[in-house]
Amino acid sequence: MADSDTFIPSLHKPAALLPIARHKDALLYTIETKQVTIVVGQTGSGKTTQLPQYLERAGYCNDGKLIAVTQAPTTVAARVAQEVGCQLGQQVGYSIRFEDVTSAATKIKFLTDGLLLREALVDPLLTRYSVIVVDEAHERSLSSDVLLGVLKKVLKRRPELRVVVSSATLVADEFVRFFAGEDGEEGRIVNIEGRAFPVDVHYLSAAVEDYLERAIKTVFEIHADEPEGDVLVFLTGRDEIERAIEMVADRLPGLPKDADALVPLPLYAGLPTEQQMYVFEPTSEGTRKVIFATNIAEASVTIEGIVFVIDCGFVKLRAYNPTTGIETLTATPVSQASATQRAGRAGRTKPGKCYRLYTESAFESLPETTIPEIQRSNLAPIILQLKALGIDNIARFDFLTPPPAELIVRALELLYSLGALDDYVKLTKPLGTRIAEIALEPMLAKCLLSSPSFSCLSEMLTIAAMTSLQGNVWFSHGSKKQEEPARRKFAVEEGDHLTLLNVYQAFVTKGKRDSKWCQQHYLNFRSMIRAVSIRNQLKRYLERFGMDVSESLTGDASAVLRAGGVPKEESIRRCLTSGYFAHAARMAPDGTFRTVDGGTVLHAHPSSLMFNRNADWVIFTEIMETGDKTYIRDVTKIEKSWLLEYGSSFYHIKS
DNA sequence: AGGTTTACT
Repeated sequence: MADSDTFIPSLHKPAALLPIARHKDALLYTIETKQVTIVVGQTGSGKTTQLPQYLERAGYCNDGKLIAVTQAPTTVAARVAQEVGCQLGQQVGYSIRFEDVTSAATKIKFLTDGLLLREALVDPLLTRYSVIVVDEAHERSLSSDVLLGVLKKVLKRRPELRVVVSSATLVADEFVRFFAGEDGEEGRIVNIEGRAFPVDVHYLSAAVEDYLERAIKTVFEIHADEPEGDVLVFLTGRDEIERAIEMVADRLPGLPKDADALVPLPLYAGLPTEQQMYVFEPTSEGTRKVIFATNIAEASVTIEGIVFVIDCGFVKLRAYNPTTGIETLTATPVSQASATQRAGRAGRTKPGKCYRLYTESAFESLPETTIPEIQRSNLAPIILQLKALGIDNIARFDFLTPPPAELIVRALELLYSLGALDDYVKLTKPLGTRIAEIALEPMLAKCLLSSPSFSCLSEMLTIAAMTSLQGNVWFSHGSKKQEEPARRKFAVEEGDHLTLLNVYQAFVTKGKRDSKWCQQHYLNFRSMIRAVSIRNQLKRYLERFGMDVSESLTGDASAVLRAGGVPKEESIRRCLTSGYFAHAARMAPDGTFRTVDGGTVLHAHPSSLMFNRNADWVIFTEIMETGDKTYIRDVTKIEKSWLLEYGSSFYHIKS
C-alpha cells in the first residue's frame, strides 16, 4: 500500500497494436465455419488475451455457454479481466487446483488442461463450453496431448463445439493432419505471426570438449566486441549455472578499466522468486546483463532486451524406462525446434545474434523435434484417466503420437497389480474408479484408499499430502550444517514417511501453522501450507466416496498407538507396502540398495533418513537416475514378507 | 557422504 505511487513498467502493448488484431475477421470466420482452427503465432502475439474476447463479443457465450482457455490461468486471467473491465471471477475467471475464481457470470474461463480433463470425468462431452482454446499445444505436454485426443472424440458428438489449437509454426501441420476430417480439407491454419527481427546464427568450426568454458569465453568476446544488449546463455541445470557465474566473477578483474560492467545472473525454477526477479530489471546505462538460464527461458519466461543468445545445445529431459520402471533425468542434445526457439529469443526487440556451441553439421544431425512427453513417461496415471472417461481400448485411442507399446504394457501391469484393473483390463469398482478420481499418483492413491483396513486413514491422508510436496519440505537458507540437526529432531527410526507425518503433526500443533516456527525448524512454510490444502482436498474426495473420515483425536504420531494389537507405525508401514510393493529394495552391506531382481544399485537420496542408517528391506516413493547414480527418496523400512502379502500378483508377473 | 528441466490434477 505504501508503494501505491510508484510506477510499474507496462509489460503489454495496447490491444490494437498486437499482431492478432489484423487477423480478427479471418479468425472469426474460420472458427465459425470449421470445427477446429489452428492459430499459429509466437508468445506475445495476443492469442490468449485477445481471442477469447473476440469470441465472447461474437456471441459464443449467448446461450449460457463458456469459453475455456487452457493457459497459465492466474496471470493471463487477471490481465484479460482488466482489459474487459470486470472484476476477476465475474465475466472472466480462472480455476486451478486449489482455487476456483469463477461465478455464475463467468463467460471466459482460464484453467489448466489437467483440470479440464478432470471436468470431463463429470461431463464427458464438456457441454458447458462452446469453444475450447488449447494453448501452447506445440509444447506437447502429456496433458495437452491427451486433451486433444479426447477433444477429437467429443467433436464427433458435438458438431457445434469449436476447438482452437494454438501452436508455433514448426508443427502446425501435425495438428491439421490430426484433426482432418473424412473430407481431409485444409485451410484451417490462421497465421497471426508478428514480425520477429532477424537473428544471425553462428556455429563453432570444430566441436569443443568443455562447452561451459567456451560459453564463458564467448560471453567475454561479446562484451568486448559487440554493441549494447543483454546476453542469455542456455545451460542444463543449477550446478552448471552456479559454476558459470563463479567463472564470470573470477574473470571480471581482467576487464579493461574503462569497460562496461558485466553482471552475471542465474535463472532456474528452483531459484526463490525474489531472486528470479533480478533478470527482469532493465539494465542501467553502461552495464550488460548475462543471464545463465535453464530451459525455463526457452518458452515459459520471456526476458526483454536480450540481443545475444549462447546455446550449449543440451537440455535435461525426463524419461521413463519401462523395463526397469526407473525415471531418468539426463542431459540430452536439444532438437532443432528447440535450438530455433532458443535463437529466436535474441530477436524480440531488434536484430540479434545466436552463438551455438556446436558445429553446423552437429545441428543438421539433431532430431527435428523433441520427443513428446507421452512417449517417455509413466503412463499409469493417464491410462487410468482415459479408462475413467470410458475409453477402454487404449491401444486404439487416437493419440497425436502413439506411445510405445512397452510403456502401455508396463502401466497396465502395475494398475492390474494394484487392483485398479481386472482380468479383462477394465476399471474395477469401486477401487479402480476411485484411484482414477483422486488427484494422486496411482500407488499413493492405493495406499490412501486401503488405509481404513489398516486403521490409519488420518495418518495416510497426511503422508499422501506431504509426499505430494516432492521434496520441498525442507528449506535451506544458507548453512547446511544447521539443517541436518534440525531435521533430526523430527526423525522417526522407521523411515521418511513417518518422519514426514511427524513434521506435519508438529506443524499443526506445536508450530501453530506459523511461518516463524517453520524458519526455526528449517521447514518451508509455503510447502507446509500447501500440504494442509492438499490434505483437505484428499479428505473431501474420501468423503465423497462415503468413507468415514471423522478424525478422532489422533494425538502425537511418534506415540505408538495400538489398533487391533498392531502398533500404529507398523500399520502405516504395511499400508504403504500395499501401494508401493513395486518400489522395493534391500540394503547391501555397503549401505547402498539393490532392486528386488538385484540388478540395479540404488542410493538413498542425501535428504533421506536412510542415507546414513541401517535397514534391510525398504519401500520408496520416488526413484530417479541422474547423471551416473540412481537415487531413491522417501524411504521406509518394511518386512520382506509384506511384499508377497500385498504385491503377490506384481511379483508373479515379474517372475 | 551429498542434490532436480518445468509444468500440474
